[in-house]
Amino acid sequence: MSIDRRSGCPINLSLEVFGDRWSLIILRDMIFGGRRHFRELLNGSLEGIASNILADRLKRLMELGLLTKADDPSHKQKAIYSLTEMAITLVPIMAQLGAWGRVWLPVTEELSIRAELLEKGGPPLWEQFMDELRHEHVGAPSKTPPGTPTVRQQLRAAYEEVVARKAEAPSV
Amino acid sequence: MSIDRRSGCPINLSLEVFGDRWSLIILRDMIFGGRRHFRELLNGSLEGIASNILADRLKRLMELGLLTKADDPSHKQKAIYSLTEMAITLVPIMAQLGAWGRVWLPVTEELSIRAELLEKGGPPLWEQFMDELRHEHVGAPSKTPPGTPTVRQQLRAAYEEVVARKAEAPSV
DNA sequence: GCAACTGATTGCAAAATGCAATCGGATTGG
DNA sequence: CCAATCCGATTGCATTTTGCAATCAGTTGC
Repeated sequence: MSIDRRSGCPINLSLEVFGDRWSLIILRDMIFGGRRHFRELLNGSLEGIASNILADRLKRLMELGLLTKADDPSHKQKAIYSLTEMAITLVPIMAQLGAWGRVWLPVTEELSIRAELLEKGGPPLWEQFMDELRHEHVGAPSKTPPGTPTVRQQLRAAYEEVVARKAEAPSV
Repeated sequence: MSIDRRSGCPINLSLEVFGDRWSLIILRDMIFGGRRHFRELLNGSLEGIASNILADRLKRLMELGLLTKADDPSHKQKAIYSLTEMAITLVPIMAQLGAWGRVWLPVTEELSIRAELLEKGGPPLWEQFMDELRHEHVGAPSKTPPGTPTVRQQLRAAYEEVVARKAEAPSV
């Protein structure tokens, strides 16, 4: 279940962590979609992960140190998953991955608007986003000045705007 | 063999391209190791890819537009694989992946020195490297001033330096 | 009480992977 | 000229991983 360690190359070791079809998808939904519960991840993702795979990956990501699990006080059965610093620092990789995919792959507009915003914002926006995630997941005090719109709000607004524009002027 | 298209999300589509254990390893060896032939990729990589998997992935990467294949004029049997622009623009992703792995995973010093150099050099160095790759693989004219040491030379020198230092002061 | 929901687990078929052996053609050394 | 070697794969087969549906036992809301 843990790591193979085929070689000590950083790229190889990174691939052994999330060189599969689901681990990064789960982290994407937690980072950008704000999902924290098993069912949210199960039903919320567009790609339709199976529950056994999800359970397996969550376990694996915890073992690798990317996630932690805690009891949700509001519900004795609910578990709440949190991103660790190790996972939060994946934001730049996610941003680059999104930027590359947007250029070379048949992405849909609604789904790529977030990647575009993240690309345009560059490293400063990534830092602000990572700061927010640390606040939400690790409980760290936020360094962004109060009143600043959160990155998640910006991402959401950009998405809504595209959806609204498409609804009023359907192209297909 | 081609793409699943589970969703139009850029991160998902990117994962469908190289969300497996070997595709990025092959591209890494071509980009950073300068390997162009089947046997070089087969025997040269530390991770020990099987020949059938290598053949499968080379075919797949060609179908996806990341590689092209041409006859080697010097040897009627040899094929030479080239990176396309699509593959060359993976350099920033590779750099970020290496940087992340260097922080969070048990990398070895010899193998992570290249990631370190690439991280320190930042986007300008990435651009220079991509320019070199375009020159080597696509035949584009190089924009870097003559006399400048190539990134590949710098990467090689940094690696040699670590190996030499380790040889004269063995820690284990 | 009971239906709906919680985070999972089980069983099973299908696909991917890892590994070793092998292929036919091309080249090289003597 | 001929054997050995090298070339990019291909084949067969056992093991592992994946995808999918059904199911589980405990919790909650009504």
